[in-house]
Amino acid sequence: MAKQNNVFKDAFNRCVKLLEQSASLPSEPELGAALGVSRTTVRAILTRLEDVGLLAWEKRRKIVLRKPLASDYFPTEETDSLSEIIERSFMRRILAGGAEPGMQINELELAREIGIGTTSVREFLIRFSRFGLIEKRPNSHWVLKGFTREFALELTEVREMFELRSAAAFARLPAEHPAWLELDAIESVHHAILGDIENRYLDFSELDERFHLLVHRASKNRFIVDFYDVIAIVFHYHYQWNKTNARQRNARAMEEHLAYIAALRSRDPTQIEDACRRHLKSARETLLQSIN
Amino acid sequence: MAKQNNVFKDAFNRCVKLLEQSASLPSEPELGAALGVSRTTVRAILTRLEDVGLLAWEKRRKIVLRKPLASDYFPTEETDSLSEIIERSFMRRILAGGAEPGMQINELELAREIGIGTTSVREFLIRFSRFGLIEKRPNSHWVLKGFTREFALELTEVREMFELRSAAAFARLPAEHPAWLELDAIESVHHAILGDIENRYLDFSELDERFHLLVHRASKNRFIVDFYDVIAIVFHYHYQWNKTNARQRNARAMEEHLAYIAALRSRDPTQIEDACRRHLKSARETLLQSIN
DNA sequence: CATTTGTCTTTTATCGGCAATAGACAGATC
DNA sequence: GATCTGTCTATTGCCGATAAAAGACAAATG
Repeated sequence: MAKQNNVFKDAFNRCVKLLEQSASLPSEPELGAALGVSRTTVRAILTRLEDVGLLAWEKRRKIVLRKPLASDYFPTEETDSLSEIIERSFMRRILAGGAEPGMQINELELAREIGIGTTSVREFLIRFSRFGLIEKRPNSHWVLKGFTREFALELTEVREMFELRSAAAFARLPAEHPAWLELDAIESVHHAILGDIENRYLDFSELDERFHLLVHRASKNRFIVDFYDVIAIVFHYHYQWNKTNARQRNARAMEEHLAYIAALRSRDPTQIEDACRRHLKSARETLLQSIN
Repeated sequence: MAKQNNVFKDAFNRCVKLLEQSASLPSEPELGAALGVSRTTVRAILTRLEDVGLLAWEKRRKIVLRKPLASDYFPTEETDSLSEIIERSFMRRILAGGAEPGMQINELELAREIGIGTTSVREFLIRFSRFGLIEKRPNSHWVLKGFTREFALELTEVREMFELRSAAAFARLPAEHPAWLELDAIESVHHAILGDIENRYLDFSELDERFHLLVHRASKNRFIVDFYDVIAIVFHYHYQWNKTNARQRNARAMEEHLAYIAALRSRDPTQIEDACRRHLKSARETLLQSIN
């Protein structure tokens, strides 16, 4: 086995979905652009669609033969990229499992446990090391620094510096900047989720990321925007892991977001700083509570 | 060929130097601790020392037989780690060579050019990507974002936020904290270099890094300290590359450092902020000048 | 009895190789 | 003449294998 073919499988699934509401398919380059893959992969997809009897394909003629069934799709486990699989597996180990700070991390062991080669694990650990949770001892093992109180405090300290500055920059965006439209869209999703909070409070995690990333982008600084990856991954797994009082916490955070959004619209620096600080303070508290 | 044996070669050279002023060598664990390598490597070194007739080794008895010659050392090119070799080669390409922003980076080509395997190049690029100069297109090439004016501005923006905060934290360190002693040491190196500026102005680069890293460490925030890597690498290659007016620039920067150090000692927040801002401003200007 | 040494096992760093995927080019088609 | 398809090549992502380096453990030594 060399490369996974998850790009193919994932694009295939998306193509089948596309095909559910259409009688034919567009040209190969167009399809490639729609699915975000190369023509090579498009042709592999078309070949398979033909093999399973979903499509009659001859040159430019691509006619859908029948409605797709659930069994036509690849199972979702097979569409994830290796790095996603490793990330999940690794985060489960260090967040859920009894992972003491100072613990050694063994590339070979991790690789065997997940059932993959060591190269992928190494590459993952190198990429992951920028989140500040692990550290390399050259020619030797990695050390887990752990999801500790110090980590959370250091993370939020930088987050607050960056977000205050980004929020201030946001207020200075010209009125015709697309970010304002996106802000409107985000605001209305807030109202929608709050209106059906019982059923939808878990949608907050994704919305939270979308909102804060929009704010950070206003800084127009790659280091600030990139740092948001660290925050996003920590909060992402934090939300998945710690569900106590989730509904109440998320509702409160959304109210804070709405105040923050209103402040951004006012373009008044003091109001923005207040709303931003208030929200970040409660986000920090929530995170800290989940640690001790 | 699997692993380089540069750890062995580098430790061997350091051991030969140790042996220049000593009639015998200590125990294996002690020697390992002194050289920062494992006993396995120590024993390989001892074996070779014996082979080339520098040492009589029998169990605990390790007697130096003769003074080492220049030819006993491994050539310095062989003691560098692969990642250092790749880094130098890569930085030369993107700083010196006509490397346009937007240019594609090809792993295979880079590997062939340096004469190494693709895995090492990939790992280097992944590690290097946190410096914000390159970006990965998954399943495809890397894109060079380039050492541009925007890059320098974004970098210095974050640097200024971090350093101002770190400098403020420095002033709050207790009087018995070892950082104050290190600050004294750094100050006296400044005086020493300024006293012989004609010959020693190139020593500034290393001193600059030592000083600013000390300040950043006072933040006690891993993200701030880690970010200093980005600054350090940029300024390191910048100093190597751009030597116009180096003596004058370095002398000026050292004067600014001395004022900055005095301000830190005063522990007065306003004075510190002033001195820090003044120095960072001129550092930014120097960096920008080298770009356009 | 605390170190040191001899011996052995485990892990890391790196390589070459291969399938998946991207991408280039010329001829075919509308 | 712009776009599409057929075909071919180049590059990435991943694996297994191997030498270098770390490290574990027991016997030996002072």
